[in-house]
Amino acid sequence: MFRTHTCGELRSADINSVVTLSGWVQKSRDLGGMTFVDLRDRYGITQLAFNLEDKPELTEAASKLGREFVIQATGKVIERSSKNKNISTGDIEILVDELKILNAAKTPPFTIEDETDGGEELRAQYRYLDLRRKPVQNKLLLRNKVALQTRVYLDGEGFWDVETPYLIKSTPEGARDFVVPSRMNEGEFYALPQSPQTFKQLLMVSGFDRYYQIVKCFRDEDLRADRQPEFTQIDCEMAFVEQEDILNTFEGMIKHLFKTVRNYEFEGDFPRMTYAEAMEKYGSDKPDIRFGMEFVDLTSLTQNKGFAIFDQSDAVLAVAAPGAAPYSRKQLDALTDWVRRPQIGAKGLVYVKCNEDGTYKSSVDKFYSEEDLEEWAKAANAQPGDLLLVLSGELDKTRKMLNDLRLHMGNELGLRNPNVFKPLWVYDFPLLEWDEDSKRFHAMHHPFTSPKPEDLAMIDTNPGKVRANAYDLAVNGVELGGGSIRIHDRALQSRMFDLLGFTKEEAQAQFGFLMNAFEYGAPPHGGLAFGLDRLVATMGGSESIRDYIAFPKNNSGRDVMIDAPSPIDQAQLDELNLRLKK
RNA sequence: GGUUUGGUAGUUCAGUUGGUUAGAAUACCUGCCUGUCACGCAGGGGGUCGCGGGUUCGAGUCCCGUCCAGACCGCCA
Repeated sequence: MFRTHTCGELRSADINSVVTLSGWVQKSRDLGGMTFVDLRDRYGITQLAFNLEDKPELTEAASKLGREFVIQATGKVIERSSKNKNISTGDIEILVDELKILNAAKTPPFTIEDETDGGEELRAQYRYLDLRRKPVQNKLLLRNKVALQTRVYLDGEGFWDVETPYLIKSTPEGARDFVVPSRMNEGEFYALPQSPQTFKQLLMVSGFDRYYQIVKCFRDEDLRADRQPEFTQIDCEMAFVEQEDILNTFEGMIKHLFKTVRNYEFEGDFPRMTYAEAMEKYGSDKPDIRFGMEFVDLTSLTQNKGFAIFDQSDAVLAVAAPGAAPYSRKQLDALTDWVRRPQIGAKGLVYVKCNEDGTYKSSVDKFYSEEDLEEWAKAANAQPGDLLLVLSGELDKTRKMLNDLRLHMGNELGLRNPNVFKPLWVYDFPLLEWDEDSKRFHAMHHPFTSPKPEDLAMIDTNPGKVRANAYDLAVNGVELGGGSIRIHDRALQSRMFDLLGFTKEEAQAQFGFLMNAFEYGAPPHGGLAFGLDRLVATMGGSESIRDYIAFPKNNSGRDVMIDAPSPIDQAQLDELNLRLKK
């Protein structure tokens, strides 16, 4: 037997019992006559005590133990003469009679402590050591709890967990596919799913009524702190439902998860906002509504006063940063530099200080009187002490830039409290998005999304204006999930592929199976998918999803621990009928 | 594909205008120490300054190239 107890469970009630513990050496403290060893496992830390007078060889051996040795110790639980209030086992220690080294360990390249001295890259390379650290284990524990409670909730709502295949068919829509060569079918490839979308729709056609799956999805696109090439979705679909049913069901799920996992309760129903309103007020389809600073349109107030930049702009938009009027010249210059970085791409930044004494000071005083500035401030509902920040240019670009600036100011002013959660449903997304490069429409969500019936008439005359029965859930400015009511009619689905520039033959070749299925009694249906990694990271108060994935990939899509991807040998290539270029 | 920040001891970092033998903390090793828990004290070992080229009497420092890593833009139905 390796252990009678874990390293986290012994208390003063256990005093005098003889126990055996196994675990890793956190630290050995040799005081000369006495040696103390902190023994660690997933459950906690227990102190082992060795006395030179009683057990000279054992004490000698204990003082030689290195960090991260795996050992087994047997002894009597005794009360500590000086207790440690910082750990749950701090009232007791084990007076060791027997000590066994189960496995020695090399000195790890970084310290295995809550606050480690290791950098990101090193920890990624030795991920199995990083995963020994309590804060990292806690993040994966949080993930485990979220996944479990997801199943508890969805099972209670009558959802069935059904697995769908990973080796499927590549399609040109959407993200780039990861492809897998087929040995048995020369020159042909599978693709890994970007989502189980078509399969879950087919399950609705099959009458499963309610489906879910916690499932890996794959997209071969560049990575970010919140984007991995393989990621996990909570993928759901329901039959005989309208948008309202879906929103209510999954609002319930999010509330259940926050309540059971974090004991966090939301106030009332989640607020809802149309896409158009979100873009107008925040310049984003996933606004962070933990703070105000809504956009205000100053276009009409700023024209024909001799300031050519504003006169030539489609849109002049502003936000009022609360309490930022005392910003120094240096801070304002830094803000201007910030918006001028190529990532943002603004040409400049106009500011108006709304001073406490009721005066106004701006970077465009040459063109606008104090009365003009007061009008702007009124329009923006800016209070004395606020700083009005104004950007101008083409409407969409200006919205995007001001959104970045708003979030930046939110961070600078400490308005984005990670312990507060503000959800928002955004709905009525446009069905299509014009792509300048390919000069054609793309599906904004995916090609199976149904248009709003009242907009159907515009589908031929003004397709860009057609709204979809599509919705996203954003929490604290993070898109946690999204979905739509799907098309379940063959003719309409065929019309969509038309609009997206597919020929009849292409549509049939790629999605014929789905359209054929629609001819055999497809029920109205819809669903959504949540990004589990992002959901867990958001609940953990973090913007990066990497720590919430046991073995994540780095910025270049590499697993630096196993060193993948890697070349394959010629025999494997031959078997797959592949030849490398060059 | 692009912008940007970084790469110096096992690790995290400092390193001035280009100038002697490249430092600190921590980790590691040795010795001392009977109540530590970030133990303490004394000592010690440890460096191809990412790599290649250039400027210079002299390069960790300046220039060019390149590789790696982080953040971001493009991209992500």
